[in-house]
Parts: sequence; structure tokens; C-alpha cells
Amino acid sequence: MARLTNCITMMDEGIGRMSQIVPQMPAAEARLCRLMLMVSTSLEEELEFKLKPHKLNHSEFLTLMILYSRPDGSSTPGELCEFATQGATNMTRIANALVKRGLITRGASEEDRRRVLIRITPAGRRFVLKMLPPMFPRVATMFAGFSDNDKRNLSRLLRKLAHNLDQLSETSHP
Amino acid sequence: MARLTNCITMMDEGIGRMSQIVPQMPAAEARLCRLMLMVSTSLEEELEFKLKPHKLNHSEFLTLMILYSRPDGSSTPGELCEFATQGATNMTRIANALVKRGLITRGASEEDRRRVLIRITPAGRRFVLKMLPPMFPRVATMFAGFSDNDKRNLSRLLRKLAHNLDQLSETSHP
DNA sequence: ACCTTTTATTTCACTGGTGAAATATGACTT
DNA sequence: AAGTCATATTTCACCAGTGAAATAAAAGGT
Repeated sequence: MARLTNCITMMDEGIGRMSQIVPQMPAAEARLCRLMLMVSTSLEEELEFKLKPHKLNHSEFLTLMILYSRPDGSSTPGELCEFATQGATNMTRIANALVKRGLITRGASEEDRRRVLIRITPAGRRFVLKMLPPMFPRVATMFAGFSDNDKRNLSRLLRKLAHNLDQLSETSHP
Repeated sequence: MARLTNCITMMDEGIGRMSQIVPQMPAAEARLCRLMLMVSTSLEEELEFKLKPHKLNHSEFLTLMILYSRPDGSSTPGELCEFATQGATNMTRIANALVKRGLITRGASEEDRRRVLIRITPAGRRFVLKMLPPMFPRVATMFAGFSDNDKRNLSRLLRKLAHNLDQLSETSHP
């Protein structure tokens, strides 16, 4: 049996036994939580596997992609922290790494010179365009056997979950 | 707008622009990947938030739960590594931490004395029973507004995704 | 001109996790 | 009995990320 499937089986049995001991437990929801965490860990590993040859880690890749997909190819550290969900400390390190490789530049903004402007370089764009296509088959294979309806449904449910999570974090750690 | 929702909006726009530049990109699948990663990161934070007061991190909690849910309350380091998806190095540290708190014991197995037997203590069981219930409302709230059908569907789709991920990792890094 | 605020950065100590190599132990094979 | 294998652990150097505090720089309000 394969790794993830194996873990999921164990999890199912474990939660089954737990919910006999602690009947108030929301067993179905707990299962979904564990499923989410396990599957996404594995998904992340799968993507990292394609990044490693390029000596990129996940957050460097993500930062680069955010910059690429901006209309003007630029952003500020603060914005990048927000969208890549990284702390400022870490973003500094990420930016340092990408600047050293010549994939982005970092300079003072013209309008508001407090701000630092981070901008993807032509070399950065070429790099992305070269490394991206080999990832496509892998991403497509992950969702093999998913009907269009399955994909729509998964998207809908994840967004709904995201909405609930936002509510939760707003009320308890605002 | 809330944090996650905000990030998702940006992601949608970003992938929209990317798929105009690189039309072969499997845009729907890429969106689902990003959604999975973002949502599960947030979900994990939400759970950690409830663990922090108990000075437990996610993998310590998981290890403890695995032990609790075993019929005999015990396991071996190797097995725990597998089901908690942790390296041996890390499991040693986790076990050290839990032993120090008196929540588990670690001793040589009787039958096969190569093996180490890790076993949850009565104090460990009490600890779990005390800390678990306060997490329930949080977990339930995450899936507020999910019909039974939604939950079944999400479970089905995540398991399908898990299956595909297993296939992927078996063929490419076996 | 002065004060406040925003923004970015750096530094430091820390947590959490990885990977590789070395060591120990004892089971299994022959 | 000797050799091989499996298991667990430790150690070491490392990567990735956090949180808090200190510093810098300049915008904006008064």
C-alpha cells in the first residue's frame, strides 16, 4: 500500500476508536481536518520535488510567481509578505536569495521613497518560463480522474472552508 | 477583507494573468493546488493556536493522538515516524519531549529487544482527555455551513487526490 | 520645524525539521 | 559462531521560518 493511503487508513481507524471513547467528538470534521493536512503536505512535497533541481524552495518560487503575475512585474516587501504569507524577516531572506541569483531587483520607490520596490528581471521571467512547463504534467496528473464537476466542487468547498477559517481567525485572534 | 480570502482573490487574478501568458498551463488544477496549500496552512495555524497553550506543537500532538488511539496505547518509533510522517531524528526529539513531560514512556520491547516500545501513560491519557474537548467547537466551526453531502464530497475528493499523489510519488521517487 | 506613523531592514535567539554518518543492539541466516 | 540485516538512536551541520527588539528613513500632520 502506498504511503498516503496507508496513513489515511490508520487515521480512519484511529479516529474511529477515538470517537468511541469521546463521543462528543465531531468525527467527520476531524477526519476532514486530518485529510486536508495529510494531502496538502504530500502535495507540497510533490511540488517541492520539481523545485529542488532549480534550487528554489516553495516560498522563493511563490514570491517569484507573484511578481511574474503582477501586471507591472513589481511589488513591495510588505505586499509580498501578505500574499506569500511570510514574515518580514523571512521575506528579507527570500529577497536576498533571489537578488543574488539575478532574478529580481530591489530598489527604492520613486514616489514614496520609504518603500522598497521589488521587481522581477528579464532573467527572472526567462527562468520562470523555462521551469514552469515541466511542472504542468505533474499538476495535471494530481487531478487525473477528476471530472469538471469534481474540480468545481472541490474549488467551491475549499473556498467555503477558507471563508470559515477567516471568520474563525478574525474573532479569536484578530 | 479577511486574510485568506484576500490571498485567494490575488491568487485567482495572478493565475488568470499567468494562463494568458502561458496558455498550456492547467489553470484550474494550478488553482486547486494553491487553494489546497493556502487553506491547509491556515487550518494548521488554527489548530496550532489551540495547542500552544498546552506547549504542544503539531507533531507532538499528533504523535500523542496516534498513541492514544491505538488499542493498546503503544507503538514503536518506526511506526510513529511513518504515521506522523516524520523523520527518525525528529521523532527522537518528539519522544524526548513527551517523555520529559511524563506523557509517554519509552522502553525496550520484550519480544524483539531491538525495538523500542513507546507507550502513552495514564497521565498522557488524562492530558489528552482534558485538552481535546476545547478543540471541538473550533473544528466544528470550520465546517459550518457544510451539508452532509458537502462533507462526503470533500472527503471523497481529498481521498481521490491522495490516491493520485501516491501514484505520482511511487513512479517518480519510489 | 517637530512629532508621529509607516515601512523596511537587520540582528538575535529560538523552534521545527532534514539528511547523512556513526554507533549500538540484537535478531536471523547459514 | 560468524556474518548480515533491521532497528533505533545520537550527533552534526544544515535549512526554513518566527518573534521581538533596534535602527533607519522618509512621508504626512500639526
